[in-house]
Formats: sequence, structure tokens, C-alpha cells
Amino acid sequence: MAASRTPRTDPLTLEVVELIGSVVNRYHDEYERAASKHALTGAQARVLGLLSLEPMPMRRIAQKLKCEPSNITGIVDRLESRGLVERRPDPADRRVKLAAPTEDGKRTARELRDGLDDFAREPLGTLSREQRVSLRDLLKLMLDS
Amino acid sequence: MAASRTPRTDPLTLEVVELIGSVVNRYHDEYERAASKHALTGAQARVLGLLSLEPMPMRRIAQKLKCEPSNITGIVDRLESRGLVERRPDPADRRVKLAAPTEDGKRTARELRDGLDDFAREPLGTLSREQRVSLRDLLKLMLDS
DNA sequence: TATTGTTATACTCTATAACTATA
DNA sequence: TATAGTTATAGAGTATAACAATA
Repeated sequence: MAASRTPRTDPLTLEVVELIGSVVNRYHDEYERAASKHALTGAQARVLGLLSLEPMPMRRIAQKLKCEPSNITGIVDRLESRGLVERRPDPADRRVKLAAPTEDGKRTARELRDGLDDFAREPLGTLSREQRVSLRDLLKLMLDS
Repeated sequence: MAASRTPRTDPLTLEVVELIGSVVNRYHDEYERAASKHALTGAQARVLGLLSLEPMPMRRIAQKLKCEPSNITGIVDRLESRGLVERRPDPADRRVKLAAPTEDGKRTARELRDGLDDFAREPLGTLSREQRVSLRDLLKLMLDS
């Protein structure tokens, strides 16, 4: 009568959660490895990658990274001292500083992105095209919830 | 004649990598959120979760977490000072200290694990049983590479 | 008054190197 | 001599609170 309601005890779901955990670990390791190849920390690599898509105010970086704005100051400081990022004034609001990647920073971001290919090539390389389509559709479905 | 060889430029693969990145972020956020509900950091939660499966020497915790053994001292110190973990002597080797969860620690680990249900319930909840089976099989295939 | 970025502070995680007690 | 755990140290990320410049 009372249908089992909690996914808590569903072995299949638990197995999938477990597997996703493994994927998360593997992805995370690859990301850190790619970053450290360029002597960057994970946080620095994330900020650089973000800015390579679009320059933005310090405050918005913090929103994207879900951390306090005060932290961004130090991270951008370190990227700037290495010539990968620069701070520009915002003509529209003199309080705002726009962080933007330098040419060197753009190149580093591109190489960093390519470094993730190790992830694409290995775990994903074993899947056929059809399987990758299935995986894509399932992940999209998941993330749209 | 020369078949396109690099997955680097394959849009489908890139899309899947992008989606996996989103899943990684979501999973990571849920994990941190569950940990901070118990006033634990991510590293503390990971160690506690590990020990809840099986008590082990300090050194092995470091291997599992892929960090230096010296770091584990502090993390276990903090867990121990909160009564979640204790250090026991190893009868077989007096150099070794076995870290083990207390009853309180076991309960916390269990609650932490249940906290991940938010992840299982929401993103995974939208998938049918058949879709979860497909996802499981694809992830297994990926991780076996 | 409110907002942007910064500084100051304290805590945690991290790697490295040196130390201790065992083996 | 080799190994397990620890300590000491320094760098980085994090949150909190207070500050200057600007809106």
C-alpha cells in the first residue's frame, strides 16, 4: 500500500551517486593537474578560465565562484603579478575594477582548457559516438531539474 | 584518408565534458553544504567518511586523500577534539596509530551520507529507472578505462 | 546611505623539511 | 637504516569585519 518513498535505500540510485562521486574525483584531479602544470592553483585557474570568456568586475567573479569578494582580491593579485590578468577601470562606474586576461593569460587559459582533453580523451574516449550522445542527453536531463 | 584524430575539436565530446563539469560543481557544492551543516570542512568530512567505512593508519588516510601525511595530523586532531574520531594503538606495530570514528562520529558520518540524498533526490530524481540504469552503465564504462 | 574593492584578521588546508619513536 | 607520526614553517584559500572611494 505505502509505496517506498525514499530514494535513500534504492540501491541503483546509490550506485549512480557512488559512480558520480568517482567521476567527480577524477575530473577534479585532472583539473588540478592541468592547473599545476602552469604553476597555478585550482582557484587561480578557475578565475583565469572565467575571465578568458569575458572580463568582469571583481564582485562578479566572487558571485560566479560562490565566495566572498575579499578573497578575489588576493587571487587576482597573484594572477596580475604573473602578468596573466590586469585590472582596468570601468568608464561607467569609477568604483568598479574590471579584471581581464592579458594576451599571455588568454594563451594560458587556452592551454589549460586543452589540458582537460586528457579527461576527454581517456575516460570519454572509450565511449562510442552513440554512447556519448546518450550520456549527454542523460546529463542534460539531470541538470535541468 | 586521414581520419580526424583529435577529440579536441569534437563538439559532442566538448559538450559532454562541459556537462560533466556542471555535475562536478553541483556535486561539490552539495558535499560542502552537507559538511558545513555539521560544522565540518570538506577535508574533515572526507576523512570521517573514509574512517566510517574502516579504521586505518594515519598514513593510509593520506594515501586515500592523495595528500601529505603531515596534513592528516591536523585534520584528525580537529575531529578528535570534537569527539568524532579517536586514535588507537596498533598492537602489531607501535609506530602506527589507527584512526577510528567514535559512536558520535559514526552517526555524523551516516547523517552526512544521507545529506547527499539531496543530490540523489533532485538531479537524479528526474530520471526514470531505465535512464538511471543507462547512466550507471555509461559511467561504469567510462571509469573502467 | 548604499555599493565596490580593499585591508586586516583568524582559521583551515597544503607541501616541505626536520624531528621522535619505533622497526 | 628505514618507516610512522608529528612538529615547524610558509603559502594559499576562505569568511568576517571594518575601511576608503564612489555612487
